[in-house]
Order: sequence, then C-alpha cells, then structure tokens
Amino acid sequence: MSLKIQNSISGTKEVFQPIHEGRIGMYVCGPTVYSDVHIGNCRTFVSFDIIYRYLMYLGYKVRYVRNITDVGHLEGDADSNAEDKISKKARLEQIEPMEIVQRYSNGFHDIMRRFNTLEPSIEPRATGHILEQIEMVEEIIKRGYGYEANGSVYFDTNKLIQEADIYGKLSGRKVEDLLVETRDLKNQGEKRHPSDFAIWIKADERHLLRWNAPWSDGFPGWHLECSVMSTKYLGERFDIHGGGNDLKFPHHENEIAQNYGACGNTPANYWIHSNMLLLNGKKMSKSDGNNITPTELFTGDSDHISKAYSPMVLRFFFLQAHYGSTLDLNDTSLQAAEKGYQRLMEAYKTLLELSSANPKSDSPVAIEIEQTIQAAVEEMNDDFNTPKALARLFELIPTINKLSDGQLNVDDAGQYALDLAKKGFEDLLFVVFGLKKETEDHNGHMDQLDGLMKLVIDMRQQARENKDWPTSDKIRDTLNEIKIDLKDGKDGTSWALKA
RNA sequence: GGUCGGGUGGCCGAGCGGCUAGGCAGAGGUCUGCAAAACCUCGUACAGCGGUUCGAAUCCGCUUCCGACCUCCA
Repeated sequence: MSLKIQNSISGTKEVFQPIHEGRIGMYVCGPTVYSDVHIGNCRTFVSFDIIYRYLMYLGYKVRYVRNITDVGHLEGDADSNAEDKISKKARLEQIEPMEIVQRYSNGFHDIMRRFNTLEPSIEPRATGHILEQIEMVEEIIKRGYGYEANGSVYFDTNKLIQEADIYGKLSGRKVEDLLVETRDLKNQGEKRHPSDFAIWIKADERHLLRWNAPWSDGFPGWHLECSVMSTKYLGERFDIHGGGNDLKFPHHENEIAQNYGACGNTPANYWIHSNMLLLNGKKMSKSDGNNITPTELFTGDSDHISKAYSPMVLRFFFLQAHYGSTLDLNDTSLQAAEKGYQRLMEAYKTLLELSSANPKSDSPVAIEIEQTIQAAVEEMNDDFNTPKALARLFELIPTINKLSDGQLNVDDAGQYALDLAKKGFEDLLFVVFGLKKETEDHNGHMDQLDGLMKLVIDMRQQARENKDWPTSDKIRDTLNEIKIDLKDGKDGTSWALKA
C-alpha cells in the first residue's frame, strides 16, 4: 500500500505522489518568537516531526523547511494601527527586538530538543529575507495583484477572485462573503476591498523593526515571509505545506494568493493541517490565558495537573491521537499515557533480553510478529495514523511477556522472530515515533547507580534469607521514599526510578 | 449570525456500511514473608429520533449538545 495523505485543499485523502522521484520538499509554518511556546505549538511541531521522520523512513530524501517568524506578525486587527508583536514586546521591555527574538528562539529550540524533534533542514527567519520579500512585493505589484496606498502595499484579492478560482478554497470560504466583509476595522480606507491584506506596512513612529523599501520605511506583512521562504528554498511548486489548523485562514489562504500573484501558481500539492490541542475542552491559546507551558508540564507546576510529566510521556500522549483530531489535555489522560508509555518501553526492554539458539523463521510467533509489525507500518501509510500503529505494537506486548516468562517457548519462536520484533519496535518507537529511553538522560551516572543498587539489593536479599523482615522492609521503604521502586520477581529483585 | 468539524464503553482515543482497535481505570487470577510491581484473563460502547439497506457507530434527514474558523494564535 502506498502513502495516503489527507489533503486539506481537496478535502480528501489522496495517494501521495512527489514532484521529483524520491525527494520531498516540505514547508511547515513555525512559531512567532515573541513569547514562550505553549504546549499546543509543541503538539503541532511534534506531529510534523513524526511526518518528517516517517517520510525519511520510507526512503525519501526530505528537505524540511520550518521558519521562524520574527517580524510582521501584528497584534490586534491586521492592517490597522496594530503593532508588530515582537516590536511591541521589545518596546515594553526596553530591549532590542532581536533580543526578544533570540531569547524566545532559544527557548523554542530547547523545548523542541526535549521533545526529541529533529531539526528542520533549513530554519529561515523572516528578518533574514527582507530583500526577497521586497522583491516579491514588487513582483506582485508588477503583475497587477498589488497596489500601494499611503506607503503600504495591499494584495488585491478581488483581482485574484476575478481571474482564478483559488482564493477561499483551502479554508472553504465563499468569496462573496469575503468581499463584503462588514467588520469595522480601522484603515479600511486604504484598502480597495475588505478582504485585501497588507503585504508591506508603513511603520509608524513606535515601530522598532523597519526597513527601507520603495514604498516606505516599513516592514513586511505577516503572510509574505512564508511565500518568500518556501519559494526560495523549495521552489515555486513543492510537495507538502503544513501548519496548524488555525492558520488555514487567513494565513495560508493569503500565502496561496501571494504565490499566485508573484509566480502564477499555487505553491504546494498537499496541505496538511494538524488539529488543536485543547485544555479543559477549549482551544489553548497564548492570548487568552487558557494554556499550560511545556515547562510547567515538565515540572508539574500548574493547577491543571497533579504531577510532573516528562517530555516523552507528552510525546506518547500526542501519538495516541491522530494529528488531524483535536486532543484534550487533562491530568487523567496524562496519567494514563504515562502508564501506557512505561509499559511499552518496559516490553521493549524485555524484548532486548530475549534470545534463542534456534534460527528458524516460520514459527507461528514469527508469523504473528511479522504481520503485526507490517500492519503497524501500513497504519502509518494511512495518513500517518499513529494511534493505530501504536495499537499494533501494544498487541505484541502479551506475546513478548509470554516469551519472557516461559508461557511461550523462546526456542519454538526462534531468533528470527525476536529479531523481527526488535527491528520493528526500534524502527517504530525510535526512528518514526521519535521516542527515546529517558533513563539515558541521567548524565551518565546510570552505571554507578546501577552498581550501587546491585549492592543494596544484594544486602536486602541476605536480610530476607535470614527472615530479617524489619531490615528488608526498611531498605525497600526508604528507597521508595527517594523514588526508587524495588520489584521482587521470580528471578530476583530489580529496580526502577519512579516517574 | 455564517462556514466547517465533532458527540464512541467509567475516562482518553481509533474505526467511518458486515470482521465489533489500543491505552488507562476496574474485576478475577499467578507470583510474593507481607506488600508493591510485573504478568495472564475479562469489556459488544457508539447523543436522541426517524429513514435507506439483507445488514449502520459508520450513509441520509431532523433534533440536541460541544468545539474550531470567520479577528492575532500551532
């Protein structure tokens, strides 16, 4: 089965066909760096990280471009007297806009690293492409899709609507509605139609971020950067354009308009939109306070949650829902995800310890494993269905445990079956899902800790053999207090750090 | 108000015409000095009402509730 993708522009699931055999160009709208990322942003970027990883897993050579918006994103009503978000923050804090940009870019990257997302191939910034943006504005004007008014330049949506059946398609909007928009906005006088939008904005005195352009001392409109940077690094036509659902309108709609205005064609063949992360059943948003930051989740420092959750638990939590569905974040679901994640990783560990001298490859267990792993990959082919792929892996856990505790004979299963399972788990868990073993994060002290624990367990075992229960229980209880679990099993005692 | 998307077992969440995921919680069991953990086994639910069909959670209509977009947001 071939890869199918839900294409927002057609509203249907389509078989994926790259423009150039074996290669894929993918552009994803990145963050505006005027404040800390919130966890909703993270879900989107994790979703696209998994898509990126899976495309590479399939063997494609992927150029993944994800921008950083550091100018042009306005606060409040667009096209009015609104202020650039970064410029405003800098003015309020009395520091350079680029200090704001640096601070929050760093923060964003730190969080992305903790979520174990791969870096994009190119991470271009809007301010690094002012010249190209000015050039695109000129091109849009030259081709008749833009006009100047008082030093600002607007995109003529009406002209586009008259000439091509493009505008409004992605977001399912009716052009008549767009054209007669009656909202009471300022500066509407400069625009010919309510639906027109600024591609170059004349800066007023307050603005700190400004560049000299033919029309005014100003700055580029928010949507322009993505048109410019996707075109520059991926070409006028590329394969995949992604972003959050809330960017469909007006951002992506306007982006398409600009590309058409400047290049005469729409930019991407497949548009992928990830859905919102909800908190308390409502969309999370930086601007209305209904949010929780990744850091708060990692530390547990929030009224919304009862304890801390690690980045990988969050990642697993995201994987349990399809990227195209809304997902409600709450404490009970996170606890459930944590347990599930641990059980999955525990099964993988168990799997690693299994081996057999029998190389045979046609055992029932081998067949079961092969089919299940294959099914999991097929689920990924169906529009990156991570919850289903994950479900397939969970179905193998009882088999792994039975092989481990002897309910199933390892040699009957054979080494081939074990190798299949190991390869399958590793490919899916680490390569595609981007999960990782978190215990490895403990600064390389694990060996020492492990040695120490072996000693402690050994001493407790002696106490137990002497039926010295007070001593044995004291060791167990004290370790428990410092969040180390002792697990008495059939073949001795093992230990684990508690989450 | 307009447009779009949803309401699935105690909770989260897949599926989207027949084969009735998965996780968590819960119940029973194995193991254990006790306990915990772990492991094994167990769940026929699809908002309501009509309709189409041999057959509907899945298609159609109505009702109702929720959310998103329409204004800055991933």
